[in-house]
Amino acid sequence: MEYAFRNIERKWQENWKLGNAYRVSNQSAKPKYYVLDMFPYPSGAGLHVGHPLGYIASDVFSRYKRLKGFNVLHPMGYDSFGLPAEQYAIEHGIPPAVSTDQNIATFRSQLDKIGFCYDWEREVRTSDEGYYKWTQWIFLQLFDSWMDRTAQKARKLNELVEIFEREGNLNHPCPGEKNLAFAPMEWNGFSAHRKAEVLMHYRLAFCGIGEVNWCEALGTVLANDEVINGVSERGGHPVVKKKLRQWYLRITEYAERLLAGLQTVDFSDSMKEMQSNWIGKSFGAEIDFELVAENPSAEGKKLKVYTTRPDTLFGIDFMVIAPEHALVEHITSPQQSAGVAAYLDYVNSRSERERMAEKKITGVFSGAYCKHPFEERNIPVWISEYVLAGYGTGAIMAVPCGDERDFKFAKHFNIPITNIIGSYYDGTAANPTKEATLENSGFLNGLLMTDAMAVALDQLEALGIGKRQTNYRMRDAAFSRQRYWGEPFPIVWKDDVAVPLPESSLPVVLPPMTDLRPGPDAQGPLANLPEWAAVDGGTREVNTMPGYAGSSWYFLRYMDPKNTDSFCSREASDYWGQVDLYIGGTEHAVGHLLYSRMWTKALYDLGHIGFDEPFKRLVNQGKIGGDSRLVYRVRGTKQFVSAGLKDQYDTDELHVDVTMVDGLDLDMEAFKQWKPDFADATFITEDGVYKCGSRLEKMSKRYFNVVNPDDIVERYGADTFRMYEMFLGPVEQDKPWDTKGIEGVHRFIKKFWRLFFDTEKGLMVVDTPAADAAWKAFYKMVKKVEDDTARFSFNTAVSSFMIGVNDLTELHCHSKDLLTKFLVVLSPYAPHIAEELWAATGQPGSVLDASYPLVEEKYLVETSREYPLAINGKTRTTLMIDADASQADVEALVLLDPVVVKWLEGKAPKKIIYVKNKMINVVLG
RNA sequence: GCCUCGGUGGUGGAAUUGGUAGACACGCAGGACUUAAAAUCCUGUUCGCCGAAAAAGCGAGUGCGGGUUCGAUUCCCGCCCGAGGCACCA
Repeated sequence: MEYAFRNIERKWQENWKLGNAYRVSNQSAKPKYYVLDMFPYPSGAGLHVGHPLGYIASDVFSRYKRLKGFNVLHPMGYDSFGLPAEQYAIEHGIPPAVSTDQNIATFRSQLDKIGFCYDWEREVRTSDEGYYKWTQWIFLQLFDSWMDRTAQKARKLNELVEIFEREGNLNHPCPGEKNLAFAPMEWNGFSAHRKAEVLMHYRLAFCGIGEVNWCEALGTVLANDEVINGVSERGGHPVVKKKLRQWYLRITEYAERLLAGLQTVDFSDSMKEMQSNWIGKSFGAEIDFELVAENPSAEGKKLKVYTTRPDTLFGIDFMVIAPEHALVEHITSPQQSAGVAAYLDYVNSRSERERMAEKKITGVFSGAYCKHPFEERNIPVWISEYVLAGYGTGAIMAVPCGDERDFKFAKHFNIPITNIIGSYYDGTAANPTKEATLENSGFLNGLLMTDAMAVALDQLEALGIGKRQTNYRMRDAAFSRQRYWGEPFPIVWKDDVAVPLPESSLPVVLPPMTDLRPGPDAQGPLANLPEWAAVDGGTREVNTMPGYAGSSWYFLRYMDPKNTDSFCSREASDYWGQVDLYIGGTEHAVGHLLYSRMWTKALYDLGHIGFDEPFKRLVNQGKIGGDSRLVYRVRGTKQFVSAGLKDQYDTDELHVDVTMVDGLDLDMEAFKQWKPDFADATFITEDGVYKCGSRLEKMSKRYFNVVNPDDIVERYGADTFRMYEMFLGPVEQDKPWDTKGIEGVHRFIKKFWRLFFDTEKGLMVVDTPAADAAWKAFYKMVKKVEDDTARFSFNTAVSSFMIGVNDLTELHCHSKDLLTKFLVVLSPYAPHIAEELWAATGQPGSVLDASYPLVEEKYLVETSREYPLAINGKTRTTLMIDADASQADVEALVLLDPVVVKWLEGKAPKKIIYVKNKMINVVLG
């Protein structure tokens, strides 16, 4: 019987579906295990062979865990809100809801062909009303909460109001408005409007006017992580700063816990590093400097700077404040006012992009000075764009001998440089060392910089002119988009106050629209529906939520996807708990992962779930690159020259569709028919063959190197495809796709099939027990496969399968007992063939419900083994040694070995090293 | 510039990090079966030397240069190259 994979795979996919083979219950006596894939955005392009890599790995692992006796949750869904669908609607007039449904249908059929064990009854789509109702609900929880910094825990807003009434905000400084301070009396005297305004500065989801990244081309605001070098990540359009009313998540209040939480999860070092860099915690001091300015309005004001190097206090040569700094207008001297005004104009004229692209040294002297706290000297205060208004205090103390930027600034403006680090500073560049012994540094003289840090801080604090301060680089996350295809906010504006809608009016349904032009004043399309926006006594918020809203909590919805009373019942989230294994790409390192970690912490604080880190373990699958094929056109002609001869001509390089190339050989006829331009192409060949060039690059339509999994599955079957993707290399590593290599895995599967079936004789499986040698080969394989699967080394597991099948074929093993056990071990990787042969050999039920065979160690014990015998560390021969041999036994044997005798040349060895189960080394004198 | 991870045959990769470097595959070469093809099977395949060939042997070899060790792809020091991330964060 032939291995008819197409029929087999279709048959079992249907059977599994009909039998609900992958349905998972929230009630089970088995231990739970939650395996999650990062759900896809259903783009119009469909899947290419790179996408399923992580899905296959998680599928193999889920199936393995199931066989090991776990109740495994392994769901899938779609992150179906987002910009591309909206862009597509604008270009093609097809509503996002429609194109999204079509795309999902395509994705689903592609996924189905690969034979994943998803419980589709738990599917979620972020754009479904039943789903985004709860996204809106969670938003309301965040809106109605504040961070109690003392307890490091989010609390309900009404508790804050009680505190204000009792004690003002003395013990809970305002995160949104640093200098806001009020007593209980004052609070009680506030108008309702003022109270709302104050509370907004505390809310975890809040609205404010902010400078945002505005992208004219996309008509929307982008998050910091969506802007790369001043242009949009999507499309590369210019981005400028614009003041807009925006929603934000106060993620900065979670900075410390997001950082600390990294200690408790199993993410890769680089992933943890990316996140902690993003959070950007630094220790230092805020120091107040007395101002010396002519202007009366500077009277009594101080300049507060942030520094991480208080030890360099005596090296200050100038101060720099950001152009946006509030003090600018108060300290600019009359003589300098014209220059300062011109400089501010210049700064405003520069877009974010220009500022990032060309880092020119610019600045202007304000005319004002600061007093040095410990020395009789005045320090000039400069204004420059290299100091950022949004970080620290927006002002710095410049120490040019130790800081490169300060050094360049000093050199550029001819400001004299004080050296406090002796020979560490050579006058040509700053030296940021912490190892120097301080000089010219008053009371810090003679101290090592690392020690001076604390001494300086103590002194500053004692004098009341400075204090220790921790800063974070992370900013609050912009949470609104001027777009249509996202969750509407459950907010109504009444008299300029944001009023949350009651839970009973959720979901706020996104109204159907076909014309998705932006609304007036940089508002989204929803602003074009005044009748929708108008509600009793107010207007709806017309922004929508960003793409990461729905993806921040989807892993919770899978636990209880049909619940209409709650986003997820507490029983369900208590049962499933954290995601045990999360598989996805590294591109979400700082976006999605940080947001979902924050949402999880907030839901935990508010008592809705029982854990505060969503993902226990994260594995990042690598990207599969495309293997492009190139042809070379002789410039200005229709002549194409083969790769080996191209250097003899002046050529242009063009990508050709990889499907027209076999290895490197171009199908010239297909090429001529490919595009009208090439119909009359001629070829300069190498012996009649046109050889293409090749290049590894991103798999993309534009390079014609996209390989569709459907085609591979059609040609080789899903089992071959799954195993080949695993065989390609370590999951976490980037690697190129090579369609030719799949033959090897396909041959292996066919060879496996032949252990069961012979083309002529039919079923070969026999009841005779397997020979010990077969059991030995088998259990050796099982042990390796299980080890490898457990540690995500799927590629080596596949090669162990190959070795196993090669061994059993050689041993002519057709024993039913052994082979049916083999099916169980193989089934996570190749479920279809395993199920088919399970049934063919008359096994009851499904191989999915079998249990993983236990390795019988007795077959693996060895009474003796072959040791490599090295002479001076270089392997020369091998030697059989009994397991119970002593050092003396081994030495005696070694000295008899002819190879050793030859090398010894009659002399005695210096030493004989015998490491049990490893090797033997003879050291010559 | 800083941080993280890498660099092994013609190719993908293995050696579960101090113990036989190149498992398992792809490709290639040769052969068997076949009228032929497909499929399948067998042999060889890191480089160099010695040899008609085979066997055996010798030397070199995991980006480069040093070091530690009986023994290094693995550990240490100094470079080079590649991928990804961050980038005026004081």
